Amino acid sequence: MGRAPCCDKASVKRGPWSPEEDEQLRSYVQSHGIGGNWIALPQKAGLNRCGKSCRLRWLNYLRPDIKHGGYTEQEEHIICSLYNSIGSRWSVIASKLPGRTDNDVKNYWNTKLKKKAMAVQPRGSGAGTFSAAPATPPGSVQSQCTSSMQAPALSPASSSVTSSSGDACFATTTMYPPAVPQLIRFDAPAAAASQTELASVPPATVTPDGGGSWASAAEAGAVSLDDVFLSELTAGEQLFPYADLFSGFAGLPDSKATLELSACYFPNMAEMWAASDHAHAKPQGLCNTLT
DNA sequence: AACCTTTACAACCGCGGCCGG
DNA sequence: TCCGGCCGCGGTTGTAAAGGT
Repeated sequence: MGRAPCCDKASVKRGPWSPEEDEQLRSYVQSHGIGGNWIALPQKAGLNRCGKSCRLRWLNYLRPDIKHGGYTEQEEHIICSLYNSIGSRWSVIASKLPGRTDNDVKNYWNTKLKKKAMAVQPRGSGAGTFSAAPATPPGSVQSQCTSSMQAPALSPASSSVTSSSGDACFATTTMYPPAVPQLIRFDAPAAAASQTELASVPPATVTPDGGGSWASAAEAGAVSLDDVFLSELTAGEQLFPYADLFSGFAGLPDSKATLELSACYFPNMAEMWAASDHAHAKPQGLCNTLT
């Protein structure tokens, strides 16, 4: 207890950063590191800025591995699909896009993708199509979305996944429609020739019964793009180290490991399991959290 | 050329979780 | 166990640039 307050807002500079300040912060962080304390950093670096402001500036703008602008269609695809699955958890979405920050992704969604989605399918006109609602507890904003498919009841464990955004109902599945016939894969990466061939050429897969077969959307119930694994969204291109992710499941047979991972990343999938005929085959120990 | 509107993006604000005293 | 600071997150605001009238 008794720590000094973060900063005196009246005495620190606010607003846009000058190139000199940028350079000052950059050179300090590169030579000394953050030191685990953003509050103390501005004083050490000789900056008349709030620690929070320094942190934001570094994370969103000055970091050397940051990409600005130039979003690819693939990245848009990922953003839309993840937004459908988990809502406005920008940090989680950004973590799947190397070089992108949560702020950047959030801005891109708000300024570009949201409008794009609205143009494709204005709010409330979703009859006959899949609603692209994120995982949201019953009775929340999702109830405002019209959908031909009733969302399955959420498992208690996943009910913590919420979205505070009222703009959650967008037609990103219309923007990036899954191929027909719609198929679901439950495994990790495999070569997909292109987005347009998404799911049209089933690779060897793992299914709930371990049979390595594919389930059609009609068989499995409501399926939206967010139930497709990330490799589908990226047309097979490696965006992040799957191997590293899977290493945590080393003790599990491959089939279980892939199921566990899928459930971790896409809670909707776990919900789908619960609601589907395959509920009996729901893998044990599903992780419904995303962090 | 002047003014208004829209767009894009940087930055701020406030909240909640975590952790140390 | 409680309190308060730190940190990260998501929502919102501010503002410069671009485009339209």
